[in-house]
Amino acid sequence: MEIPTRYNPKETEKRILQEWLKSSTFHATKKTNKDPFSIVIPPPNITGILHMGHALNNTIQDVLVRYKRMRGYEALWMPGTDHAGIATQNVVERALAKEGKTKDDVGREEFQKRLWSWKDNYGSRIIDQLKKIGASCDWKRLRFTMDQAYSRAVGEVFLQLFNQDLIYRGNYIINWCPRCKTALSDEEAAHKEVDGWLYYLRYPVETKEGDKKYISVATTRPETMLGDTAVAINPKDKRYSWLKEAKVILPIAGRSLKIIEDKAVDPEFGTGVVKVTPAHDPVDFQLGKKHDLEFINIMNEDATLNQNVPENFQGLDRFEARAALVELLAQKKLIEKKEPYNLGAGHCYRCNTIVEPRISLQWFVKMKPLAQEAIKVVQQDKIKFYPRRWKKVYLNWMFNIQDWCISRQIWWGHRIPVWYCQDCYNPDSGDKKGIIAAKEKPEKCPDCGSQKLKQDPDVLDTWFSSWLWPFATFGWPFEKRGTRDEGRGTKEKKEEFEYFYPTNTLVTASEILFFWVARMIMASLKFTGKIPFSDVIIHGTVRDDKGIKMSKSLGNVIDPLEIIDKYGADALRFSLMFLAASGSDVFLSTDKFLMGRNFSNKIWNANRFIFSKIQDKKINIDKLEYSFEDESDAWILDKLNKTVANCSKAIEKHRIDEAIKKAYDFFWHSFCDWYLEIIKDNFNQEKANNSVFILISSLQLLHPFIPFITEEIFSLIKQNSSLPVTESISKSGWPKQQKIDINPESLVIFTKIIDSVDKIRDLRGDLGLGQEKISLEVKTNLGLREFWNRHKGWFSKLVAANNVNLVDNLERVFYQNKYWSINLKIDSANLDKFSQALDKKIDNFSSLIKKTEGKLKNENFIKNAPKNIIAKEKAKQSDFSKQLMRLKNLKEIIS
RNA sequence: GGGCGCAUAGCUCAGUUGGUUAGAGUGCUACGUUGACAUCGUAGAGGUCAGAGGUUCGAAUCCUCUUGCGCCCACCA
Repeated sequence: MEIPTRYNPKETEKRILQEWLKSSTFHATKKTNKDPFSIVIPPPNITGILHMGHALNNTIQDVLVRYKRMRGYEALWMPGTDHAGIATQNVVERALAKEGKTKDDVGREEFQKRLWSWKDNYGSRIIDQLKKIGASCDWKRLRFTMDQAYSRAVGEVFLQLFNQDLIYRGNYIINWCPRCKTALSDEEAAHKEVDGWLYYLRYPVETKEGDKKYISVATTRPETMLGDTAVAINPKDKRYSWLKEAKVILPIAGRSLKIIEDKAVDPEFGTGVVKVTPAHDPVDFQLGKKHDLEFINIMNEDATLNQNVPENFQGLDRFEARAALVELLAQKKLIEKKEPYNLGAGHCYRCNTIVEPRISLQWFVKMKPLAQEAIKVVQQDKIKFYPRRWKKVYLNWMFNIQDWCISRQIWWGHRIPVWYCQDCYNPDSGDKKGIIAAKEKPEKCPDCGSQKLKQDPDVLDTWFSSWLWPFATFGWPFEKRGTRDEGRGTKEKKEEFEYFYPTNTLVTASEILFFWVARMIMASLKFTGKIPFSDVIIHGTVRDDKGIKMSKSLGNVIDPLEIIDKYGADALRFSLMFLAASGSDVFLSTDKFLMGRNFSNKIWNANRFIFSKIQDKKINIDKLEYSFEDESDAWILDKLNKTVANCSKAIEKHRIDEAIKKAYDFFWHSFCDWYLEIIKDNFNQEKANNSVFILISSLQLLHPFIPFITEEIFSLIKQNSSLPVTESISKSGWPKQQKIDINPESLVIFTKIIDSVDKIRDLRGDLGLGQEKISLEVKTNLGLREFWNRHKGWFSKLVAANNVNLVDNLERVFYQNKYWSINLKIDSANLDKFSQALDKKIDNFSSLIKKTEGKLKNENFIKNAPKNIIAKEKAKQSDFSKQLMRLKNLKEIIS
């Protein structure tokens, strides 16, 4: 049978994926005899298509899940998607716009139909893509944040919070996106610096005495002056005490403004006088409440000016209005000056439009009461962050948490389960009279009996459903027996929930720490009484090779699907894991994926080599057994043991990069570079068994990182042997520590022969030998002659020697250790070059000796340093001296 | 304004409680292809561990300051 020299990931990955899906390899259920391990996926938006960030995030999760699965846990990775309210609505609106229609043209019902149909058509693209990267989710459990069952959880949570007065409705200033035409939470309005101007406007004043003058106020948003209802000064600011008794007129609008005093005014900033626009600025809003000012809303929902401004400004966009107003004011000489100014402005996280602070009637969640427990569990390390520094960031945010605006003026999402009585509800009353929160439409108002009820038109913030993700996906809430909602599987679901919950690890990006992670912790504690997960892994951002964040708008993205197509999903995963040091950003360029591709090919060829040998020699492998024919077998098994231990340890502490490097290094640089080279010309039944054993162990070790090729080769081994092994490598277990049947010193001696190869290769270079074959003389004690006879075959090959002779005396020594000395017999050599190399080495050792000597002569060192360190220094010293002596001798002999 | 973090080879990064001759991948240079793999092998060059000070017998590692980056939060209009 011919095996191609190059691995073809494309064909293989497709086939393996089909098999995994067909046989539900990753389905997990409650099993009493296994410990559970569970992860919930950060549900990607249905609008999403796979980008590198997803690839990174999900590969980390997959590594953890596959690892745990192999270690014998019942490992569940819960998959699903997020309905992504605003994002999805935007997409469908855009599609509609192509037909020349708006959502209002088609109406709410029709628009919702379109949303669902879009979801049905495109909403699972990203799921298919996740499958392609090898994500071993339990696909049978695929959840969606607007599933019926999930919606029940959302409703339940709303009602509970409402009934406990943790949700309220009121008129407050919120972030308004004029493009999406909805309210946003504070988190959804990302602060960014914007180049702008600080304008100094002159407002006419009439003093108590009747003098006419002007005061100057600074603003970055001149258009808001049309909503001014006061000017404010600091009570301690003597410069303006006269103002208190004066009359200030708002230019253009012509109304008079109240004069208020407040500590919030910084006398140092601007002129020390602040224009107050209570309806369009969060600070001014507070001032307005405090000083009982008039709130004049001057904007429509699309941020054009409304009927509350002079007619010639009505209908203008806020930025047009700004320009027009500035011009008009300038004409009237009411602009004192303007200065360039960078202001921080909120931007809609969905469309990047500058948000407008706007007063509107919205629903809010009181967060402080929810935060308390969530602070405690993190302080007590019941939930741990990796890297640790995020703990502080989390706590800092939690301590300063603000109420959460949860209503959105869009049509895609969970409808707010609230009806208002048209007869007795008064939004300004501040009480709950006439507000009915219920799962289904109530018959009549419990307060006044009216049947004129109207449901709130708004939907809930997407995150108001996402924050329930870790438990809602398990079917929470579990209805009591006999209730209408009790499904047939309720009992089973509840048991599963109790088995898998809390989940173990959450893997996410720092961007959604507040949006999602913090809120999940709060929700879980509040509604289930448990932490949602114990470990939070926060990985870095994917950047291009210049360090710029990858984003579609910048055009610097590398499409993971293209990488999969070109190099394979394993290559993608390998390189990402190799490069993604814990929590640090990942810098990518396409050539980074060559590393992964090359490694796959290396594995492929190692397997090809072993089995071609097995076939050549007509060997049958029918048991997985290991024998100690010579020291090399013990040596490689010892390396394997250490690698398995290190690799496991690294994964357990979430150092995936470290784990993969260990496994990689072992496979390539121990197994392939040494063991396979050593056994190459000495291949027999024992070596066949051993190399298959190591190969399988390596595949197991590597499987969490590169699942496809390891699965493929595992199945090839099955086909080419009579080994009784499991169906899928993912069920074959994790390599165990093997007992090594050899005395420890022979292992040390074996490492010396490997060291000898290295040193002789090094010498060959220094001697400029090129391809010239040399012969070697080895002087060793009688006891080790047998050892040398056992190994000199492969040894001479690896150092390109014709022969190795064991002799009693050496005329010169090129290499020396505790056990033997070696002389190189050379026909021709570049002695000048060698002499130079020797000089360099002699220098090197001399300076090393000086260094250790200095230490050892230092009384304080001898007095204070631990004994083992001193012993180490002494050993170094004597070793260095010997080496130096040898080199000097060699130099003499050569010259 | 507050908080957090980073600075080690040309590039991307490791370096776990202070004790190595400071490592890896990639790039570069030289040599090497008659049966695993050129998506390979062997070797080499390349670092005053950002700078200054301090603690210590000993600092890439701990402390202070400086410089240069990055991120998060925040109501100076």
